[in-house]
Amino acid sequence: MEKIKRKEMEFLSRRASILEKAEKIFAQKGFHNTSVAEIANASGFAIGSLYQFFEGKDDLYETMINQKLDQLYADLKAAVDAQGLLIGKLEAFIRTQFRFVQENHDFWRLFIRREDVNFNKSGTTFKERMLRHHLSDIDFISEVIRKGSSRKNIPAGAFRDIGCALVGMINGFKFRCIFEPKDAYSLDGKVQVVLDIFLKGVGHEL
Amino acid sequence: MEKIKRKEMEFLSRRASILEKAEKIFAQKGFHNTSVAEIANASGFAIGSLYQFFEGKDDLYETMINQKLDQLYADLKAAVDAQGLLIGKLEAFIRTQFRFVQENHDFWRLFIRREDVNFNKSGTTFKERMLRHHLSDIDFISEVIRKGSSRKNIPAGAFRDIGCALVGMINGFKFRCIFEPKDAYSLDGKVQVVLDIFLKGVGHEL
Amino acid sequence: MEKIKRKEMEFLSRRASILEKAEKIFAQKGFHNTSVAEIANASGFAIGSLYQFFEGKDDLYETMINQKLDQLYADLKAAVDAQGLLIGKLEAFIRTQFRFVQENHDFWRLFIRREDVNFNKSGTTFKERMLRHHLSDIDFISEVIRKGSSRKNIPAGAFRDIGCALVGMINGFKFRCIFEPKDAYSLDGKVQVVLDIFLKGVGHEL
Amino acid sequence: MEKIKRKEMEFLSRRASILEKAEKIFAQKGFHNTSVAEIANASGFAIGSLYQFFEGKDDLYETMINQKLDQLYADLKAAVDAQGLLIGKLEAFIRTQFRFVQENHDFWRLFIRREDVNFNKSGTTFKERMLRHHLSDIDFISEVIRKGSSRKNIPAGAFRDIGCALVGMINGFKFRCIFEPKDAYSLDGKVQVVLDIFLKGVGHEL
DNA sequence: GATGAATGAGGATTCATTCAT
DNA sequence: AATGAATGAATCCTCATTCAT
Repeated sequence: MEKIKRKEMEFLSRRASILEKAEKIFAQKGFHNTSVAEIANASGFAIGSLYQFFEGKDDLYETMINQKLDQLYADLKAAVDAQGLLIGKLEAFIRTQFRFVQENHDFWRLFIRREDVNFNKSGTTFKERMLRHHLSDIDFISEVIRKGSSRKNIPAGAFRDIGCALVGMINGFKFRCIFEPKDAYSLDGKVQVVLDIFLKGVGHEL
Repeated sequence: MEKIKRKEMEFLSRRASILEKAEKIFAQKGFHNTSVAEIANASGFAIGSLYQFFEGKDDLYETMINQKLDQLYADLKAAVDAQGLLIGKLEAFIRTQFRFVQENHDFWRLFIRREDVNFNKSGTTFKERMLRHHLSDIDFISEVIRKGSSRKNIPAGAFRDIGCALVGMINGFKFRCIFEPKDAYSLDGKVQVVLDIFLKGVGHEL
Repeated sequence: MEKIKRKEMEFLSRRASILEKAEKIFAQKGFHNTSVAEIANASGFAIGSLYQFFEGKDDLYETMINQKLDQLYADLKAAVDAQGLLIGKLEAFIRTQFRFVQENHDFWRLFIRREDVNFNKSGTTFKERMLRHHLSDIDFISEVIRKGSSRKNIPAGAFRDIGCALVGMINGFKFRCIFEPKDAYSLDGKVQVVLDIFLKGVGHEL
Repeated sequence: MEKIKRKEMEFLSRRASILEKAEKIFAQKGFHNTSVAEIANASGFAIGSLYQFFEGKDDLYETMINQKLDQLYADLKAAVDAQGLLIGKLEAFIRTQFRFVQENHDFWRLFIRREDVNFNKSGTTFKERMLRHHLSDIDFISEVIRKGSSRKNIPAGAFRDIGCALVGMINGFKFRCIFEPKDAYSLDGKVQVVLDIFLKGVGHEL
């Protein structure tokens, strides 16, 4: 049983190492311009060996994307839950998003590319998955705001608009970041900027 | 000479009709998943005929993207210039962006996909072109705000952050729009929402 | 009737002009690397117009080759017939071949390329036509030599070998000529060289 | 290590077998009229498999031509060097050329076709390579004759003419051979014929 | 008669996936 | 388990020929 576990550990470790290499290459060249041979070569495995870890190119791609997104969602939820006040939750939401992009520069560049791959397992397209991700973001933060808000007479749609605006602003800065070389554009100082504009607007400054 | 003009008119009309069809198909399936044969078929031409209008698949793609972007830029500039006050300019900027996305639903879906295609003519990649587009947006509106602002002691970087936030928010709503079926999600009423949040923030509502 | 003749004259003149241009382009780029559009363009006609003069690309090619070869055969026969003595006939044969190559540098370069084109009319391949040409040369001069020879006890096969050797030698110098730029390598002085070697050999010089 | 060698042996064997089939088909139909699919089919491989042995159609063609020519050059040099006297060298030169053509009937038919293919590696065209081959032949035998000649007052150009005549004569018989079906026309008996004419001429027989 | 836009069969090449070793 | 050679469907592009104007 020890052996089995070691085998399994090794398997997962190799799998993770392939995903890591694949992320880099996909990020640089896009899904369609990347060949399986290239990933195999970069990760030190034979072409055929990749097919023991993944069902195919699509699966490899999907797995990597999902893994990363799940990590992001978990991080977001944990960071927001750790804060008691709404203002703290908002700040944590923004900061976590920014930190993730900076720490996963290549991945994020790839992710927003949204190349169409049909996911066999789920039967849904990548596009739908993307939508779900985006709406999840908005839904999540909208709900956080709604719960934290003291004013209860605001219509539900307004909260969604507010969430949409916040997520949009955050993505604006994330987008700017990924088009610069890694580490060339820091988002650390932008957390407060976003929060200020979001809460107080810029009207008083103009 | 009359005849030449008619020929030319017809040529351009056919070219435009191909671009229109291509836009739809590219938008639905992405650049790489779309075959030249498919576009030819959809536009009612033979495969070889496309090559009289465009140098190849890349050229067809590039031409369509550039044409649309040029139109957007021209629209934006005209709409903003037509307004005298800063508040009017901001409103025009937002409204024009929203209207463009709604009128070019398929295209915008395609555009944000940013598939890597090397642009032969300019020698730049699509990625670079995208970056330029995005920064153009931010630069443009940042400058509009700076010029229209009565307070001159604000540092230049702050205006860029403000522009980035506004463009981000706008894109947030645009993004939400393109993931819905065409005409299912109207942005008309969101112009004022964005403007309000941008100017006054949401703090007072929470 | 005058008019009809003028029409016909004009037709033949245009046809000849196309053949002339085609010869140059074919010679430079080969049959397969030359497009019909290119020939049309170079000869100042529309693509479709070529098809009033020739049945197609193959026919154009075949016609040009045959025309030239017929001219060469006629020249050869006339020059040889004009001489009374065998030695004069041989000298005329060599000189005419050399002169033809020098005056039809491009054509000869093309001819020896012998690209395979199926001739519709005759149903034979170009290869067979080439062979016939080559053997014609050999047959022709072999017969000339046989008739002019004073020794009648030589077997027929020997005359063919002698003809083959002579034509080979001639082609050796022609070949050398066409690989040089036009007019860079003169064959005028080589007539006597070939004749000398053919008649007396080089043994006494070594 | 044993295994690696066996793999390599097998690879080279398959490569050679493809070259062999390609030689035949190219010889029958020419470069342009031969499709890669045809070669793949004839050699029992899938289309894509050919691309593991050769970079493409051009490379396949170039490789085959160069391999054969290198073999011919090596054979010629070895055969000539093995003889001490000039007369022996000449006879060896002629005999080796004739034997090569007879043993490589298809190839030679193809070679003299000289279809224009750009050689990627060397950057030169096939035409230039052909020229070099032809001149190599002439240069080689000219030099052999010059060195073996007892008369030193003959100008250098004369030796080139002599070489040109000899190579031409040889090619005359080679040419005649390749237009006949394989083995239908033997060159074995022609070695002495060529040598006799070359050394003593035919004047005394006429 | 002259035109040249339209056609579409045909060809070279790529690459995800399989499977014999 | 690991390998990587073999596969062949799929794709972009060319160009000789036709035919409506």
